[in-house]
Amino acid sequence: MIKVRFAPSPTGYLHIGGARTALFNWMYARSQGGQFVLRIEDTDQERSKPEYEKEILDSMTWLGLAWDEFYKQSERFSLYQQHAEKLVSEGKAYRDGNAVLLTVAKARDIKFDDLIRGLIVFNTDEIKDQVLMKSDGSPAYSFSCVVDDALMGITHVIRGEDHISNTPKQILIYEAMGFKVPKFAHLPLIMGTDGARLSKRFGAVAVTDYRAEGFVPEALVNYLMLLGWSPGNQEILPLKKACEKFSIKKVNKTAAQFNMEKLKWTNGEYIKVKDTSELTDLLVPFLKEVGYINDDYDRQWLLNVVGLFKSRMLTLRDFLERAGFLFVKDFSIPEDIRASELKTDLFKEFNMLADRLNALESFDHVSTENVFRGLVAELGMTAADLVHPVRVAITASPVGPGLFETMVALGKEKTVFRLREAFKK
RNA sequence: GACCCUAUCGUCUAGCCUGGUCAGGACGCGAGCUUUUCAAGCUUGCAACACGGGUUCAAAUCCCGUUAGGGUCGCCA
Repeated sequence: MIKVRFAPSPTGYLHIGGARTALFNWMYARSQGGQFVLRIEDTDQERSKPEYEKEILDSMTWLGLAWDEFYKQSERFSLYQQHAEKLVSEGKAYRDGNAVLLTVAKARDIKFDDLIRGLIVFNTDEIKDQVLMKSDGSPAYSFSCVVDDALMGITHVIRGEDHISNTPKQILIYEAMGFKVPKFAHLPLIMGTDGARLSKRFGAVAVTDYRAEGFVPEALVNYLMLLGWSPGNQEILPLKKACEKFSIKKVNKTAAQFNMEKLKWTNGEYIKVKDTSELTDLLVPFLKEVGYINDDYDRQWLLNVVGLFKSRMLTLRDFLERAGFLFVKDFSIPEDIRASELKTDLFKEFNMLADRLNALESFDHVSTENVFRGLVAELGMTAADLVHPVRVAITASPVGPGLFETMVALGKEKTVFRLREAFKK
């Protein structure tokens, strides 16, 4: 039985790199019918924070990466102590003050066959005696990690490339304790756009940041899985399908640059095919946050509006900007847009249109279009001549959904009012 | 500095293992179609095997080196 784990340290939020590591572990487990363990490595009492742990758990859940078993290293200290004692009594480790160090024999080659990179060899001449237990009684990273991986029956350790040089040190610990050495797979790192390491300076690195930006979890997951792995010529692949195709051996060796443009495109693809009602549910929190709606909003109306903008947003947050004109109380057209888009004075035309629209009993797509086209014909204009300025007048933007759908969504009252206000003298 | 990992369009990648394809797809960018604008959709264009040696009839693919990038050298994880 395959068993893997993701072992984050709650000294910070779950970031993109960690999420990708968790994702590959999860996909490997699912693809092999194995188990996925989530282990919180909170041995650093100083830096570990409960709020970070909660945030990590929330992010994992949001991403859809459920775990089969859950552990916290802070609850297992006695286990590490026992194993350290054992090594000391067997003469494989020694005390240095309160600390316990592992004796490392020199001039030995430590080899392991990485599932992604193939054979990797280190010489123990490069490795000094390893701290197992620190002076304060807490276990050092490599030690608690090995003890846990062994005791939890982890068969495959899938982690970032930055752990390659930790591997020989840990193999030495497995050997000293007589534990079976698991298989290792080291994932390539995710780099920032500049090719440098992903850091706070890069912008959004926390999974929660992406959530707040309006990315949907399916899209983030889809994008992340394609960083270092490819199912062939396929860009949109739901997690479930991906698991069927996933193979750890097909994972790339090269670090990938994070590309926001493609993430956004991926997000847009998921938004586009989402059920409108479901998409609306996702949008509601964002709309409430900025005060566009409250609890007793008009569901039917919103459903229609969301439908209009579905193919016009890359992130959920985009909707706020694009459709904002439908919600705002105090509507106004920015000066720069007015200057460039409303150059011609259409006071008379706008008011004629406003009057006729206002007289409409049923304010729907067909009736508004009929009124509009009728007026345009009478005035000897082309539809395009009036469509554009009207759109700007009622939406404050030169782009958007079809004009008549937009007017209907806005409603008669606001449409008429904004038309009359546009060139008010 | 030492040790380790890596190298295909600007970016993500397929192809590499089992040498022989116009080096394929996607994002982005350009053009066109559609259209009341934008988005979507459809068609289409530009764009890459880091460099140098081998091996071979033939190298993106196998080998060596160079260069470049990355990682690790904590009683952090």
